[in-house]
Amino acid sequence: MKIILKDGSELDLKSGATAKDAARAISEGLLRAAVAAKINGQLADLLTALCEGDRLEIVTLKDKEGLEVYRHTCAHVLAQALKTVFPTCKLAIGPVIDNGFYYDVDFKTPITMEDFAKIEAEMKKIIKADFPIERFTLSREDAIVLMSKFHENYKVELIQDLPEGEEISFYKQGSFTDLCRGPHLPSTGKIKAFKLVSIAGAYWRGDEKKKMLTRIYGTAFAKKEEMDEYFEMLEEAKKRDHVKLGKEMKLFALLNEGKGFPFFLPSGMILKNVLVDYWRQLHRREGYVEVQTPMIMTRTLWENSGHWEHYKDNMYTTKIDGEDCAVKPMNCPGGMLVYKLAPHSYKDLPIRMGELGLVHRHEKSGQLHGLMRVRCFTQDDAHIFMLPEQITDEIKGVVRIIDEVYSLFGFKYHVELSTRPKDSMGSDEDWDKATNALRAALDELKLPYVVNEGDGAFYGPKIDFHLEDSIKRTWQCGTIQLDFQMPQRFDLEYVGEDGQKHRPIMIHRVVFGSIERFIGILIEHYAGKFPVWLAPEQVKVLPVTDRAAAYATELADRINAMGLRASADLRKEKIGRKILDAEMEKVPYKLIVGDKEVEGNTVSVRKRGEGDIGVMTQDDFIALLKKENDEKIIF
RNA sequence: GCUGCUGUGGCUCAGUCGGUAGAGCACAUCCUUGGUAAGGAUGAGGUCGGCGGUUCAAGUCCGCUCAGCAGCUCCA
Repeated sequence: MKIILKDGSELDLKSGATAKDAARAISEGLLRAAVAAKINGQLADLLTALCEGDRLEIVTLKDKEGLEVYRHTCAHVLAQALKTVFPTCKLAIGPVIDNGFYYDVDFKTPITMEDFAKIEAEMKKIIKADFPIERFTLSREDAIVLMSKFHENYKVELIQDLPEGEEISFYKQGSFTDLCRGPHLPSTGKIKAFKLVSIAGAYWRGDEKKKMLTRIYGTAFAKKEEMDEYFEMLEEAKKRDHVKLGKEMKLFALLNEGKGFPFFLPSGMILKNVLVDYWRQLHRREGYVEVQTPMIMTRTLWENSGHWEHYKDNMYTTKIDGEDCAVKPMNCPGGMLVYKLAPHSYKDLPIRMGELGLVHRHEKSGQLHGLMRVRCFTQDDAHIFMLPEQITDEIKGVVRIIDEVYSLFGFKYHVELSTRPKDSMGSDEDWDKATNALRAALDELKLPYVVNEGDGAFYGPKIDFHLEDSIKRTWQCGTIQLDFQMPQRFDLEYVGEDGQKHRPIMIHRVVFGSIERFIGILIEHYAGKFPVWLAPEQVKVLPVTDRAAAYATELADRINAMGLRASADLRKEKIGRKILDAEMEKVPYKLIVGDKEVEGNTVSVRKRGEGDIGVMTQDDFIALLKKENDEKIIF
């Protein structure tokens, strides 16, 4: 029979030959490297029999899919080892994830990381034994019988949920058999480098109401060196942790007296204010106006907006003069009230109404994380009230702003479209209309996105923009939400060309998302080494001796008077020490001034990360600094 | 909230077998005026996260609790 290879060439094989036979026929080297096959685009085991005319691609560890197969087999090796070391444990699921794999297991008595050595030793034995890994299939009934025999009730539950009539595949290695779609490596001996990484709780089927299982995380690489590199990379990433840097750089503080309510310190406030200044300039250019609505409003308002019904668990409430009130968890209801203050003409729309609103939300304690997840944060919010025909343009406008801002910082982001959640309000028709409008805008912009079913806000679907932190966890920052509900609930109107009253449509949107979270991401992105325009302190003037102290102070004053940020280090320390300290503080520019500089009205400049860049006049340096600072100024 | 781990001066960490605490950095004072990544001396600073228990004796053992970290769930 003939099969077709990746490069289009044909290969002649005996009928009944497997993908492994094909690899052998191509080359000895390929046979050694092969971990799986792709037959007609479908990932499969190497031992899969081929048919006349199949398109075949041999998958090796160099392919992403090959590494995934490798790690998946490693998860099975872990499971087999666990069944040996802890015979009473019950297996749940063991998938591949980015950078590794995990297995969820129900243990009689909890295990700890101390047990890892034992488990890893057993895994090594299994690898050394080089068990062949064999695939077989059973009917649903037989599959249930088999898994029941092993007392694997989680597996039984999984099988019961599989569609009727389908054959169910299993993989057997040595005495161990696991329910699995596959594919897998041909034998356990192919695994070269693996490590168990951590342990955590995870709910069975991701459901908070179900039993919590023990999740064992592991990783595996083709070579030991690659694994070492990976762990080194993780160590490096930890040094960028914004909680650690925020403390070291005195940007913010997290205290027990306000769990989830961050304190912003002077340097952190500079950073925050610089971001806010930039935001204001940008939004002025884009035709936004700015308002501020109250922090506390009455229960009747929150009932009207639907928050009291759908969001109460996350709201802080209080009583004022006997009346129930809530601290705002969102800015929209306040914005609605502002819109309603006056009648509007279709000629006024769209109205783009921004608000840097401080919102409070009661997040569960275990969910708090540095600045990324807090209980009070500033949203760089805006509500856009518009005509139906303006929807697409307005969405595109917001996407453009978000892209401009993220690009400015050099962020990579990915986009998700979140649809109607279980707990929500409004008609299906409105939800469909809104979801389709968002989808249409994304398609028109040719922006790639993934759909996140059921993750929308309770009042409408949304487009979410996600940014990565230093260890590649992603955080939602920007979001665009299309809302047909609030305008109805608040009875918003405009007078159309026809003189009749109409209902405007509204967008909620944020660019930074939460300024606090955005700052967290920025700290990790720059590892604390902020560009000049963001740096809390831009210049440190370092006099060599007391004789230059007055000159240093005057220079720092001159820079500050221009709205830039400098200070002089007048301590009685050696210059080397002052340089070290300023470097540790990550100040972009250090100016060394001694007798020579005082004499010539010059400065000796050190740039962060580059060292000594030479002597220049005060005026030249200030021009240089100003240019870098003004890079991002819009007006 | 759930599971696991951690909690010792402002920071980073030692502290063995239970015998009532130690270092470096930072801080203060003094000496040093030194030209591109740590000058020297002296000093002050801790009821060992909190509460309770076991014990002649608890940082150390036990229980509870609070907080932090990782993951799950939820979310900007």
